Amino acid sequence: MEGMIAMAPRGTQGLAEELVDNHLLPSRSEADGTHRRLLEVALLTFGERGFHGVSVRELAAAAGIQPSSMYAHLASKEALLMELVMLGHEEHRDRLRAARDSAAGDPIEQIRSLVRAHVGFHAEYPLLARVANRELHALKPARLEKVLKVRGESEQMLQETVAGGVAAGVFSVPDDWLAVAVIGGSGIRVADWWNPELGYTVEDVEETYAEFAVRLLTERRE
Amino acid sequence: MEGMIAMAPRGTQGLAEELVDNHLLPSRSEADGTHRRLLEVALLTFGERGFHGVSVRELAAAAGIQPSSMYAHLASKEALLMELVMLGHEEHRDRLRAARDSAAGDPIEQIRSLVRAHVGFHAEYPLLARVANRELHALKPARLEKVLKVRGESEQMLQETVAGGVAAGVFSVPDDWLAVAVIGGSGIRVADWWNPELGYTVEDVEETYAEFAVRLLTERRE
DNA sequence: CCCTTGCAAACGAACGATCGTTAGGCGATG
DNA sequence: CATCGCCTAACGATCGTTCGTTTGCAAGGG
Repeated sequence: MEGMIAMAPRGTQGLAEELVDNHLLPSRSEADGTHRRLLEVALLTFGERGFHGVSVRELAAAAGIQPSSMYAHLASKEALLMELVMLGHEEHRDRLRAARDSAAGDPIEQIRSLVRAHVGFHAEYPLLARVANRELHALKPARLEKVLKVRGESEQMLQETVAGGVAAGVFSVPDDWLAVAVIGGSGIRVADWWNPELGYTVEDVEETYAEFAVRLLTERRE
Repeated sequence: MEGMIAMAPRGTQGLAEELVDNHLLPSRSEADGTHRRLLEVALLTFGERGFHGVSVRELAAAAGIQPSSMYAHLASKEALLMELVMLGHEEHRDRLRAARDSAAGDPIEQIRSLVRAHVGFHAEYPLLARVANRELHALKPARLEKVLKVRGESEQMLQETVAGGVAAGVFSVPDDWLAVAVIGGSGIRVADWWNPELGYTVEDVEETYAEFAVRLLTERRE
């Protein structure tokens, strides 16, 4: 923290080292410069202490600017949250979409592909996933509605794939919806423990979770 | 909300109807009167909008007293959170303990029992589980440490049971730790969607999740 | 080559509101 | 008459946001 050479205009202190190689945000985000820096700083702090646990002054300080300067880049603190939440939800949905479309036909390959994408997203962007999942309460109703629409599309893909597999006689479960809850829920939770130092690669986790999902959906033959 | 007759000393508005039959808190909590009411009100609001999203003025108003009167019952807002978090963690651990001990010997029955307890807790006390799981960032280090100790005991039970089943040749998984992550994580997530109006009984969900856990831990024979 | 003009991005100061908490008093209960 | 539960009032700090101003750079004309 001390002795750092400023890397941003007018100097920057704190957090900077975490942002150097930044893959905090998916590449779909076109934000750059100070705007991008604010997104990254918000992601790190909101992810740790929640939207209401971080002040505008702290965000600004971490980004190396004055609180008032934020408002040249953003309409409000809530708009900053919305940007992160939407970014996360859209990235997640698009990954699921691509995964599903790449494995049409065979339900087993399709669910494997979906689970890999689902888990992969939560392992690659754990902070984004956390903010997107648990800070929705801070969004105004109109914004929340837009987010939930995207979320619904993602849920629907899992639901349809499981239902399709059941209809095709490949899957057999006590309850479709609960199966999706387990598969979806366990993947979401990856964002809460994922850490490269645990020794797993993202691919390890994706593959193992996909295997578990298939086991869960298929009945034992004895 | 309107036309309500006050049921608490000096009148109470809002939230009260949710507290009437209250099974919000496990019976292990000995708090009563205003103290209990504050716990319940904190649970409802923290559960929805997070610790930092709720002010002491709002807590007091919902409990039907003045903000300053809270401090006759509680040392601080953070202490109120600590009480909830600890309550949740201890109840969860004790339920797991009882479940494990009631089914010693057979790994399959043991994991079934543990999963039922794990899921049951999150379905019966979803708000408590949510607060206990995601508001830890607001606790001071000393308090956090105490909580994590309890959490560790719970994790250990799942971990040991899975490892025991693997050692006995009953379970077979690509990775012990990831299996526990899936089983534990999916159960925790129940607290985020559980709602009696979905049409499932708690027992339904417990039983189905237990079945899924067994499927996940046992290999297909083909 | 200097100088002006324009503009985006940052600044310091301050707004009213709300934050968690404390002090001291008052009325009912036992 | 002491204790308990609640009250009113207020403390200093911090909240999200707005204001008017200053800074630094790039383009264009003399």
